[in-house]
Amino acid sequence: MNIQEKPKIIAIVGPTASGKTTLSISLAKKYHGEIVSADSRQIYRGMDIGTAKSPIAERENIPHHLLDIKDPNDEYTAADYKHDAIAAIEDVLKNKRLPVLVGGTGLYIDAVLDNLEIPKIKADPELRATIEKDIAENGLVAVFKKLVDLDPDAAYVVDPKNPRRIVRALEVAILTGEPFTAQRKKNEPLFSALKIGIDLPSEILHERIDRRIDLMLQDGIVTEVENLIKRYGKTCAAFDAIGYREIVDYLDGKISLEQATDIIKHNTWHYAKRQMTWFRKDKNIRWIAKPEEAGKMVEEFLINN
RNA sequence: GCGCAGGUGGCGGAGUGGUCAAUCGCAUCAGACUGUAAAUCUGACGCCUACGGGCUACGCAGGUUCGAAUCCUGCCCUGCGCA
Repeated sequence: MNIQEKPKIIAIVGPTASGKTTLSISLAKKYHGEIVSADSRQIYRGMDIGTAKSPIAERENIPHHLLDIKDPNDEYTAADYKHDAIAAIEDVLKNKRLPVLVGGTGLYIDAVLDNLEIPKIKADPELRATIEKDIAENGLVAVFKKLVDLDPDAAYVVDPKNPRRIVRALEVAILTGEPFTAQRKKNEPLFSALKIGIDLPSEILHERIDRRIDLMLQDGIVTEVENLIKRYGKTCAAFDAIGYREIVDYLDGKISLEQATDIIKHNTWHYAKRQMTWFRKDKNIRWIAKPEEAGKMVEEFLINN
């Protein structure tokens, strides 16, 4: 395992509205790169305004991968993403270009860069329904105990109060006959990555978020959502996204447009904080407060190693 | 001016003699996260703490009581109604 032989890749991370897209395009342009998105909602076709997907006109002719690869009613998971992203990165490398992995979905970034081994069990709706029923009838504590019986290590790994986590861990344990915790590991990284994180002062990020949401409204997010639900209904998992659910509530007459706007801003802010919580614990991220600081880091990274 | 309602922690809003530093929601802060991840979930949240507790608190000032956010008196303030 010679680290020096690993292909180099740049990753740009940070909370929503921190300026990742703009930075990534300028870096890609300067260093002969192509962009690989790591955004769980920009995957979907038709979800453009609400996900702040960069308009083609602004992409400066830089190839963008993993945008618009699925319809909102398609199922798509972190495991799918890992597979697709690695394939996309390899394509970029084949073209002798620099992959620039950009996005705010921390799990997706880690899946690729930490080479996570994700348990290879698909969601099984029937089994999940059974477990959920069990939870409803016997309580979370009882079901968590069942999980721990099958997988003792789960006691310290799986959040005992998070039904979704318990369901998944049980699902994996039952379907494979192996403990869930034994099936999730980090493998040897595939790439040598420079991770750059954008960390703006919170007041500035807050302003940027508010401004972005106002722009979404101006740009027609309401129409976008109307068209999407006309075509796909309201229940796609993809629409479980900030901006979309609130507009659906508005269209259902539950709240005013003004209220929806405020709620979107507020939820986006909370989301940004969750993103920061995720990224903060990654000690390999090199944080910058201004986009200009990235250039030097990239140059050093490309020269050294 | 009279009548009625009410003044509780950053906000909203419970509590109407003890188990109340005060349910709960929001905000705030922090955290978790491996096939739903823009999802899902958790903790802290008056002040101090050697984490055993200690101190100050429910508009203000008194009073009743072993004990008051809760009862009484006065005052101040707010809303509504009548003048």
